[in-house]
Amino acid sequence: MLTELEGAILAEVSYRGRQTTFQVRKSFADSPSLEWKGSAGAVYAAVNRLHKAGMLSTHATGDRRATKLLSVTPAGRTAMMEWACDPHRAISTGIDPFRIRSGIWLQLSASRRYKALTTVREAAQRDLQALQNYARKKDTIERASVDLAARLQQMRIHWIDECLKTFAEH
Amino acid sequence: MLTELEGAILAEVSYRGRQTTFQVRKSFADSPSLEWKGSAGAVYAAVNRLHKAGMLSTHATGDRRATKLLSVTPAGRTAMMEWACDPHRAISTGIDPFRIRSGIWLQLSASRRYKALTTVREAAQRDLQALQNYARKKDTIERASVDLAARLQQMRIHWIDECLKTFAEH
DNA sequence: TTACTCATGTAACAAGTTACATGATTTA
DNA sequence: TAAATCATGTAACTTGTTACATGAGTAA
Repeated sequence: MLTELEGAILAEVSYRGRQTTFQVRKSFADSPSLEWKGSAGAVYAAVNRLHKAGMLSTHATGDRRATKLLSVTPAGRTAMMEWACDPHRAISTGIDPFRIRSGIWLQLSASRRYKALTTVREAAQRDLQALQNYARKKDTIERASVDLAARLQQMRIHWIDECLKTFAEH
Repeated sequence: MLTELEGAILAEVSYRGRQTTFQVRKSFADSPSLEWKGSAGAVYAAVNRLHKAGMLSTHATGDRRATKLLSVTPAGRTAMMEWACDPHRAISTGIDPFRIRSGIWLQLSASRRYKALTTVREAAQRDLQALQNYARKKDTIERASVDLAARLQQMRIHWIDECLKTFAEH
């Protein structure tokens, strides 16, 4: 069963066509996640695993830095589709730092809670702006993931506003 | 800097008061995440790290199975608050399996896309029901995280509906 | 007394991270 | 020619996973 990184690598190579591992890595580098860096150690290792499993094929370009272009094999495509369309995995909550922290914020004293929530709200608002800006540079396919990240931030902001409102009543 | 698991452990012990590692582990076991199991190997190791760092203190109960009750020290509370209120970490997108897959779904042929999206939608709907049911058993503090998980699923369902609508127009 | 739950943990493994090393190619 | 970027990777480490072992307490 593919890991999230392996699935994402297959998806990236499949979408953009022949790519070097370096290019794949660069695509992940500006991904809006603190939890997932797409670091060299992880990406090169995952590419090697996928190659060994027959899901990626490599084509040498013949240049002196041993550049290898990756492409997805039919077996890789099948595995990727299975990975992408498994509803159980697709709807998993994943790891949501905001959600994990939400209960703690509600336990704070009124003044500290207000301060914490407004600080987090501001950060979310800034990130939302950045995402909306970033989305403009992307095509429909790539925009989907940015759009969902933006909706997540909007949902969080909305949640904070409801909290602030509830507690303001007292 | 605390990991997400370490932060969550401190939060759990802090919220419920003196707990055994076993109890903490059980609380995480029914957490709605495929990515995060709160497995024995992880939780016992994390508790040991926190104890060693002076963030958790242990109290022997004196029974013959060496039961140890955990509580959060002042240093642990400080670290937990810093972890919880760091806006940078709190608003991170985290790892969202749905978001990672979204671009792939849009690349499918109309019929496969329809099938994939409706299957995922049904799963999300079922999960939403389960979450809403689960939320009823929880108090305000604990409900926050369940509520946010439910909102996430609602947002995903909404996104799917928009996709289906957009493509139905052709 | 049998089975279940409470409670501790370890061992082998998987899959990330940072930080570094190495050298080719391109651009200012 | 100097600096930046492209491109490959490895080594040491961290943190998680599954699967197992061990035994105490409790309820049928």
